[in-house]
Amino acid sequence: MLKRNDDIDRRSRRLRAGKRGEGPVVYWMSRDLRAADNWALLWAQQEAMDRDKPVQVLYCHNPTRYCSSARQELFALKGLAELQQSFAGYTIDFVLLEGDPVETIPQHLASSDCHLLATDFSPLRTKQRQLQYLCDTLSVPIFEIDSHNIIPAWVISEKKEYGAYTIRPKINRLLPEYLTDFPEFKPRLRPNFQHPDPINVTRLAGQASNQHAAELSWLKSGENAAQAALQRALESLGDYAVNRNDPTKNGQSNMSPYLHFGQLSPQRLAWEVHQSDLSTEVRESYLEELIVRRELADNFCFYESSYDRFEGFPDWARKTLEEHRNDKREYQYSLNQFEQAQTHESLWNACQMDLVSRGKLHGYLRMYWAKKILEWSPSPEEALEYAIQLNDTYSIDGNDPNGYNGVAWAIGGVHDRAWRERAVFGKIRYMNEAGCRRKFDVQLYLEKVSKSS
DNA sequence: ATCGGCTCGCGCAA
DNA sequence: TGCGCGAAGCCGAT
Repeated sequence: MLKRNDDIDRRSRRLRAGKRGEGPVVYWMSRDLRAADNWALLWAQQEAMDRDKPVQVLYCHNPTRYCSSARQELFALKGLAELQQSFAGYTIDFVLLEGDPVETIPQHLASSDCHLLATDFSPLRTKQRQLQYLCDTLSVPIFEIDSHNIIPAWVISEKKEYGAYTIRPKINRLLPEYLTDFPEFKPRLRPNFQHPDPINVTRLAGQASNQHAAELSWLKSGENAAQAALQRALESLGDYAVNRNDPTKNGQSNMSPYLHFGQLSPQRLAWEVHQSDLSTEVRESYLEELIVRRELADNFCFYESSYDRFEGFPDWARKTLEEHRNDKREYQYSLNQFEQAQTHESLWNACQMDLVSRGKLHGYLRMYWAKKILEWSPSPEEALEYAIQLNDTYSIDGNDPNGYNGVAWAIGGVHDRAWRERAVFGKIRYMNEAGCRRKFDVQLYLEKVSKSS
């Protein structure tokens, strides 16, 4: 028998009070069904332990709700299929209703003995609306568990933070308490578990192969692949510090798709890096990116409901963009022209082709790419819309808080400061191809992209 | 190659 | 009330 673990409790919060019954059934709605790495599952275990009865976990997840392309769906479903196969060895008493819309949950509740509902945290609109709907509709207690962050978003800060420098001290103060290994996971075994509706990966892949850019050659889906990628990242992180700012080198850790689709817990990744024998400098710079910047993005989306709109920009940025709204745009393109990589600047076109063919774009180039969309669009609103749509569709980790935050940073000055005023941008930080040339070998990048496209 | 100016506002020290 | 400084820069002067 495990002892009750406070570490689990402090990562959850009650959203709705209500009467708990005898049958401890947890309806767990999550993007992140990550067995031993998931605080939500550990939370469910704790609930079961308290009542000494099995917990039924109803997994309501429709990947298409969070995907904007065939290859994103395929990635999500492949991971889910792998998970289904491993349930037998893990689970308490699982029921998966993959694909069920949230509106059907009250019906499931009515026809079962479910007495509380737990859900994984996401700061995005879709999830927050679902939760509001459930809080309004249900009478059972509802809990939210943040296994999406190392420190729960509502614990770090109760307001929208202004910048990395305001959230960093808050994170650092709490980090020793929260950056821990995971407690023991001892599921009750349910030996002959058969999933009622297993995902057929072969059929899926067949369907998807007809669609545009269905699968990425450099990226395998699933928790096993995520673990392998984690090990590779740990081995190559030493070079990461040197190479990560050069798009012509393969210096990034490529973990974000696994984090985005819940195939790897960010806390697992952070803990492994923290415990590794990498140099202090490398560990700190990586954890700065993984924790401070990632949780700042969640903070922005959680506390700013207009995280994907002009209204979500800071006052100074809205004002300056407003003042330059009618500036002449030297070049102006439609969403379709951007999408087809048909601008006058070959570096921008290469970025777009790179994004489409590989499903990702190097961090530095993502900034340049989004800034140019602002420069060449009819208005800041349209620029934001184009950049978000292109990123959501073509980036394998589209529809992620990091993506919305990154675009808002580039186009709307979110978490940034004012800079020298100029046409169209106003005081929004400007970037151009000359800056890229100072940073890396642009010609080599162009050649690499044209070879692989 | 390197440096300073550009520029806003938060949070803390006083 | 004043001051330091920030998620990734640009540009012109030296």
